[in-house]
Amino acid sequence: MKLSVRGEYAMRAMLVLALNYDESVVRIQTISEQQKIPKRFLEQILNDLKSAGIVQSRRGVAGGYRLARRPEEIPLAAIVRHIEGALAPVSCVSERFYEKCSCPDESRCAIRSVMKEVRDAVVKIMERLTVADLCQRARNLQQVPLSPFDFNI
Amino acid sequence: MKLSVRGEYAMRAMLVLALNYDESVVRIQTISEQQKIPKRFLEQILNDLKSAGIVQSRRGVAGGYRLARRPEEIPLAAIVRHIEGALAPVSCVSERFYEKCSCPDESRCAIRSVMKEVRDAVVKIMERLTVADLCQRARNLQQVPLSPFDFNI
DNA sequence: TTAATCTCTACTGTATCAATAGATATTGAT
DNA sequence: ATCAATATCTATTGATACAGTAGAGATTAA
Repeated sequence: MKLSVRGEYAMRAMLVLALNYDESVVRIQTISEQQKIPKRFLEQILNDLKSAGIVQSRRGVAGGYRLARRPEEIPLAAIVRHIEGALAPVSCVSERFYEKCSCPDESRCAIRSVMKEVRDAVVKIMERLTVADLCQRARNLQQVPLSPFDFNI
Repeated sequence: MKLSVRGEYAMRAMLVLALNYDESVVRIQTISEQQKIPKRFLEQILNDLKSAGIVQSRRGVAGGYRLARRPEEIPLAAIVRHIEGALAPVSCVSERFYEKCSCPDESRCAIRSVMKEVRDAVVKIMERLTVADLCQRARNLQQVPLSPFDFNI
């Protein structure tokens, strides 16, 4: 039930771009350093997000990346779906990436009905939350002082 | 965000065992045929579930597998956790399989806070539902006639 | 004793993932 | 026109996990 590292990096990069949404573009190098993501790997990911129309780029000496839309218009689901594929735990309950499974009778499969619940729960969260929410949370968390009593995870 | 085939097979096998909970044991062969799961692969999975104390086995000529506890005492979470590991999408939000992630400041990571929501949603479902619920659903779905108008997934 | 079953360990091929690499195109500044 | 800084594209690699296969052995009931 894991998100790939690639998907996680994509979200981290999107957060950086969103936090700098006012500025023209952000260099890969900057994101790479801030987020400790291997630069060449990040290149691929951003390029991928570009082909999805989620980010834009400018080449050349003052080049870099920026969001293609406003942060509040980019649901987290869109990012993950483009990088990873289905949000659903099994593809037989995925709406966009449906694949038939090997069970004897899909329409009467009890496991499927449970997996559908899981899918709905995940999709509900990831479609509701946008990159703007990510920014908001990042800013709120920045406010919280790091107390020695604060072991809460 | 996928469940492995192994994890899916485990649940399918557990469902069969639960539907035959009254009988003494069920043979691997039977499960394998009913659920179209490769037999030797299923062996490994059931053996794995045995070492987790989720099922019991009897060897020899009248041998087979049975649930180690009553179906209502086995949450789906236990099955998946033993076969797959964490239910959480990233291990830095997992309680049982925690691992540090590469982000600059875990305690103030916005992505983490979102992933935690996803984790909680998934865990809530998988811990609430048991193998008995799976049985119940399987029986209910069996009742539903397969109408040609019933394309609903 | 035999046949049917589970048990244990090892192996294998494939695919995916994470990352690296090199060559190229574009841009702004000088 | 040139140069340096950047993104772009394509290919490759190494590691790992996944799904499945295989063989030899232990246990049990008849």
